[in-house]
Amino acid sequence: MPELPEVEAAVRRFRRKAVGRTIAKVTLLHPSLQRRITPARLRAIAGATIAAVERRGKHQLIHLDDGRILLAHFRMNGDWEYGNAGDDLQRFARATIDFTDDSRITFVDSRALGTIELHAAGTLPDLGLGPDAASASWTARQLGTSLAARKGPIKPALLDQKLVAGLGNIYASEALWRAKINPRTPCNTLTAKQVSDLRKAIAAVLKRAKGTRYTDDSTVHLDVYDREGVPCRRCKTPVVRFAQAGRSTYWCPVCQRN
DNA sequence: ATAGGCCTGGAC
DNA sequence: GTCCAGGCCTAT
Repeated sequence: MPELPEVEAAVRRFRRKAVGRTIAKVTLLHPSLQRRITPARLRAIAGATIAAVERRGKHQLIHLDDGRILLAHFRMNGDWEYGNAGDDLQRFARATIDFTDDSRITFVDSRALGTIELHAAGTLPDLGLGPDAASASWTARQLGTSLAARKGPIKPALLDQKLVAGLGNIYASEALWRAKINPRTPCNTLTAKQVSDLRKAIAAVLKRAKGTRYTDDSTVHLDVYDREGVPCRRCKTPVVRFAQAGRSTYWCPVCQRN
């Protein structure tokens, strides 16, 4: 998905539907998920109650009342769908969580790259995340310090969850466009003004996307992402696409010229 | 830094 | 068929 705003929206819905409910059964429908949790541990989830749900970067932590944690990550395509235990499985259903009140949450994920893991109480591994992109306490100054230690281009750096957690390929391009920064700029050559503009642009882009669901995709307003050849919204120059670290970058070669 | 792998679907 | 895809890990 699913970048920070979409994961945040998913977490909120999941929280509303699941907290306080008791799990009757979790079913893993796809081999890629079955490989991650043994059948015995999976069966042992029955009877646990969902205590809390939180987002860290793009990870979702589903806390059970006994301290165990279901750790979910949507990767490219995942989302939660809601229904009842008797429903027909949706296309691309990869896992179901059935509750004792017969409600059901289904993990749908067409590419099956998403993950769900179960961690025993107190055993959650380090997720390797830097400051959360949506955190108000994450400052331009902190961002500047991190960037000063890097020599590579800024755009791939924004995808590094250790630099800042939650940005993905879409909003990285969007934020750079908004801040008028060339995606090829070496991190350690950005000026203090550019770093400040970038921090503000990230906040603005995430705020605009707030509440977005992955499946509502077409309704999201984007300025450059997936707009190759389309006139830049600021200067009318056609948007250009090129690859950085194997991922598409979109930018305006005129107003992001530096 | 970059390529390949994980998976599968959709656009061409 | 071929290419591309909002993520991330591992190997080179």
